[in-house]
Amino acid sequence: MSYKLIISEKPSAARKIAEAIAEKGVKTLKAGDVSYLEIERKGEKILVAPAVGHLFGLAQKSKNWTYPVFDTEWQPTFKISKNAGYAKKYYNMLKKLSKDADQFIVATDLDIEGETIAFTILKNICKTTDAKRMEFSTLTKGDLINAYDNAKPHINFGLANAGVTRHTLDFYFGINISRALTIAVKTAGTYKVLSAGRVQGPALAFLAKREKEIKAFKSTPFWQIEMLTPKFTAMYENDKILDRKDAEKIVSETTGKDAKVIEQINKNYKQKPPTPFNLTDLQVEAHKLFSIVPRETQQIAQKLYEAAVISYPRTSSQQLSEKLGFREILEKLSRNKEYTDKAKHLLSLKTLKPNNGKKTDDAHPPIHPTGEMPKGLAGRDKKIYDLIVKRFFATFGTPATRQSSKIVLDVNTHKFQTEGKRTIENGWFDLYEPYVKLEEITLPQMTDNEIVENKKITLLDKETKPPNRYNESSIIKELEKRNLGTKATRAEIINNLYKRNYLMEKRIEVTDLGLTVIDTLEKYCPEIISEDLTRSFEKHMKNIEHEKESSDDIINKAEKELTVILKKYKENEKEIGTSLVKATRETQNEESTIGPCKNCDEGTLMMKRSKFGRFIACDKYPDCKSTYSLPKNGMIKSLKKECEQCGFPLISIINKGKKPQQLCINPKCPSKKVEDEKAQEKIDELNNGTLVKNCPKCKSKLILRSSIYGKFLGCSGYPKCRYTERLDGKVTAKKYPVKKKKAVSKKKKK
DNA sequence: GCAAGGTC
Repeated sequence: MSYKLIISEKPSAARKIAEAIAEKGVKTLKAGDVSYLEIERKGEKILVAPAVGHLFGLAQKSKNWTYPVFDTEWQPTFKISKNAGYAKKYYNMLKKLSKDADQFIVATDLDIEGETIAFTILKNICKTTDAKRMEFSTLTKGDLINAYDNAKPHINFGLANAGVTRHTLDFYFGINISRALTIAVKTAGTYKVLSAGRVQGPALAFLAKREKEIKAFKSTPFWQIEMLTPKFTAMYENDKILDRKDAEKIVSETTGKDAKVIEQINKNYKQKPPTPFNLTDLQVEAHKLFSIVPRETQQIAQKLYEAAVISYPRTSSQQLSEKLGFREILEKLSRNKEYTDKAKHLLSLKTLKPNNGKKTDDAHPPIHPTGEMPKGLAGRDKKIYDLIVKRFFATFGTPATRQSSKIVLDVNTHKFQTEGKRTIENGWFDLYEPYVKLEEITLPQMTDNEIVENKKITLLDKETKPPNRYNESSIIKELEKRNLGTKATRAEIINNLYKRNYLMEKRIEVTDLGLTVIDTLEKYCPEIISEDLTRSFEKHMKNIEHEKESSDDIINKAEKELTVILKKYKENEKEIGTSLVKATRETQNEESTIGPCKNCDEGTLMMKRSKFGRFIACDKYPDCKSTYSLPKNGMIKSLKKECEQCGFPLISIINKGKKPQQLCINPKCPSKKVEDEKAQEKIDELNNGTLVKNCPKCKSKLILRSSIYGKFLGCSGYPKCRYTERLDGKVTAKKYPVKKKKAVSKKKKK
């Protein structure tokens, strides 16, 4: 039986395509445990089967881990990437379905990657190089039918060619330079994976630039003068007085002199509703409101999308289209008690016009709720969902009205002023609450020449501040602004820079290692840390797409350039390696420094590793033998602060998906006193011998022990027996879980 | 062991 095979980029798109062009029903069929769809149109049988993004990627043909390397071939992603196992099922499905297909129709996203995804599948799975091409820019019924009925006779070879070239160039630059860095360190005797690439490079470079600016910053003093009145605080008109004497003169001339109102200016202005969320906007907002990092926001959004409660999250669009059916979505949302009022309010409006932003996306609308009722959402998932729903509401709201006020005062010929801002009409604020974070400073209404009591004049010592540090969301915003990386990759790339120990802390600090990597690359391969590389790629890809340049020429040129660069690099490998190793050590040291040792007052406490796990020890060992135990799980960082109760260093322990815990490393710290009365009784009884408990595992006596989390009962047979028990009687989660067995092979009985 | 780009 013959059929046409439509290949889509992802499962969700496959379903929309099938539903749009089916004339009867959509039949869901399985291949392994993934689905494809069977439909009919104009009497013909059509199968719609999805890929999951790229099913093929570039890999090195030969096996040696050296540089330079330019011999590449396309291989299935499940073979080259550890985490791409899921892709195999889709690969197998397409392989199976392509055997009997008598026509292939490409329906991947209409962009360079979509064309490349299709091209590599056609070539390596379907054993053909051409197919029909459906061209659509939204996944709406009308667009999809039109795209199917008027499918182009060929795929866009220019675009596919550009895509293949982009992959090749990124591989050439990224893999070679990453290896050059890693191998230099290895030659110098240390094992540490380093990396750089077209996006990592510039991202790290401008973080490093900021770091250097901050380090080199010298603050200068300046002065401000504040006047306290019964109703408000006003500031001297010049908010940066550079000479202290000038400031003191003004202070003496104004102290005790009442103020006179010269004028009050009240201005009303409209504040437009926010634009619909694209991924970056959602990430920035979630970070601002909930301190959730962009990568986690992305993961949560993906989860919500898979639960069908929000639309596709990897979008750059800020433009909601009426085609989505706003009223239907609002109707559905109104059935959720939490949203009834807001949704009904919007439904009562005659027209629904979103405040669309400028950014567009060819394939996907902004992130919005589908209206489907979420089940059992909690914690951060619920927060993100709520934010998305309310943002959707807010974009349809009416502008809010705010008022800014300024009062100018005269104090013995010196001018002072105070400013306020308040909301006059809530408008969309009501739809977005509680996420509207605006200052509300209401000033009283004054009349001209009114006398105001000057209660106090204060001279304020200030100093200029270094430039702000980036955080994980502002850096992503910056990358977006500079068109580096894509909405789907930026968060992961920043995460990568942390993993390499180039970056640390939430308010991003570039480590010694990060700075040295940038210095090295600046000297030997400035291309990789410059944004110009991306710009030049973009230009060449456009030319290749329109056949103004040849892909081979561009690739050969890159190979030649890199050969020269890497040769020079290799000649200096040893020296480079030495400086990188030095920086690696310094960074490691910095990251494992906990704080000053309170026992010997000379040493520094460092985090160390033994075969039993992590612990803290003084670096003056063996003169000072103080050690402190650390829990097995969680990421540990020094807070660079002292405990207010005992003066020992504080650390933070971050367990995945939980709030960071701040703890004092001193197990005897009074902050660890037992709150629970019964537990305290138990402790007293154990201490005076009236209570004796034995280990249920090995029958040895249980004794009172202290850990960073406080007191607990532990087996006296430790370390042979590792049994522990909480004092408050609650059951402890198993500390040493049995390793999960790998999923048993999937031979299902049918 | 390395990139950047898709997507679960």
